[in-house]
Amino acid sequence: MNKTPSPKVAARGPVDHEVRDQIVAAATEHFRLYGYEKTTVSDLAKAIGFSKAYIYKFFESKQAIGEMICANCLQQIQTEVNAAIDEVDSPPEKLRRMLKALVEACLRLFFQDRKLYEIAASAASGRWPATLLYEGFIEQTLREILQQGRQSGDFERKTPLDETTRAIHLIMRPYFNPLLLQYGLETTDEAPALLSSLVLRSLSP
Amino acid sequence: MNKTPSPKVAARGPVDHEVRDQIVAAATEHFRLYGYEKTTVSDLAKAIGFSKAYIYKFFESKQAIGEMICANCLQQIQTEVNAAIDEVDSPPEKLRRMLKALVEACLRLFFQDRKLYEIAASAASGRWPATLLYEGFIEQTLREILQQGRQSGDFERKTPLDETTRAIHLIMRPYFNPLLLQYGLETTDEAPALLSSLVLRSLSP
DNA sequence: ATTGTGACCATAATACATTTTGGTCACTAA
DNA sequence: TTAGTGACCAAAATGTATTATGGTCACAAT
Repeated sequence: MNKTPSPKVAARGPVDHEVRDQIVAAATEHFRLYGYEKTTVSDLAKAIGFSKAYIYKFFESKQAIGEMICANCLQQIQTEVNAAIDEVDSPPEKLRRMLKALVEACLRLFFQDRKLYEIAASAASGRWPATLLYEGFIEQTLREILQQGRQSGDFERKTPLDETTRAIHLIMRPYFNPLLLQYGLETTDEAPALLSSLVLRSLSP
Repeated sequence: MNKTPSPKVAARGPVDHEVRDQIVAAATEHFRLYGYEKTTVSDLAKAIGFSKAYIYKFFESKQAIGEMICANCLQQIQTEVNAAIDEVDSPPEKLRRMLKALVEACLRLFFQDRKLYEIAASAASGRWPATLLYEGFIEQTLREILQQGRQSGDFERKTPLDETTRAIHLIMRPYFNPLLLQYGLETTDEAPALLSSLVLRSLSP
């Protein structure tokens, strides 16, 4: 387990500093309201009452700020997914919940925070670190559910765990990857149930 | 079965006319070499030695020409898929071949005829009729294989056919839809085998 | 050291005038 | 009727001059 929840990359200067938090807060608000591109670094500087140059003591680029905000978004999704699968015990049900929660969280981001969604999409497109973390989380969560299901006897044990994990990951991809999600909005209502059922059938012992 | 293979929509003037074919031929060549956007209707007119206005006696818009060329591309993919599944008899193997052929055909379009691929992508994005036809073909082909497998006893029969068809269709979508394919190029080598296997496990009686 | 800045630069975004392009139509020729 | 076109128009694309923006740095104050 990490002690620091999210800095990870693209930080600069004092890691724990009031001004850093102010920047993140201002950026979150501005990005949400006006979008990543329409927000200038000077806007953020003005918002917190410092000069633009000072911001670069904390972040090495505008994109680094974007990555931080994006990481928070994706972190939020991860939290929701964790909450959803913790509600139940049976691995099959966990799987169902996982996909359902994932789709719902992404859709909410898309419809209620379009501007932040766009950041997440370009993060996925540019393979920003936050995206890789997020994908890693999905794969890991999936693997744990599968492993648990194998132990409990709910899932078959012949297929290599990595193979199953990877395959289901691929199936879920269009629904948790912001870049892909926008092209499949018509299918998001039927997909979770349909795909969960198919996947669970493939996992039956 | 249709007697006319592809006109379907967006035609105008004499359906069976030498000049129409010339236009299609010139458009195919130009779109392939220079792309849809870089090709002007005047270019096509010059290529066939008529005036621009005359082209509009046969097609109601430039997009209609694009749709025709795109329909031919997608038709080509369909032909390849049909050939691939006709090579074998067992429904499970047909399913494997179908996904494999689909991915290969789309990738070839992407890497060897990028300009035409771009047309197919905007066709998918704009929901051009050719795309709907193409998706219909996939769904129908899939359904036939499933039905056949149910009759032969290779596939389970409890799940409603429509549900299974729809679910597998959703799983294949990122690999036959040009719009999605471009975002998953890193996965196209492992996906067909991985997904086929998972799907087949889900179909086991 | 840490906190903080104005002046500065190369490149990206913008705004605007100009040209191309998709598309139509009245008209001619056979 | 069928085959075919030049002249024309609104809208989109393009080139260009100008401004705005991301990012750095030397330096000042505490």
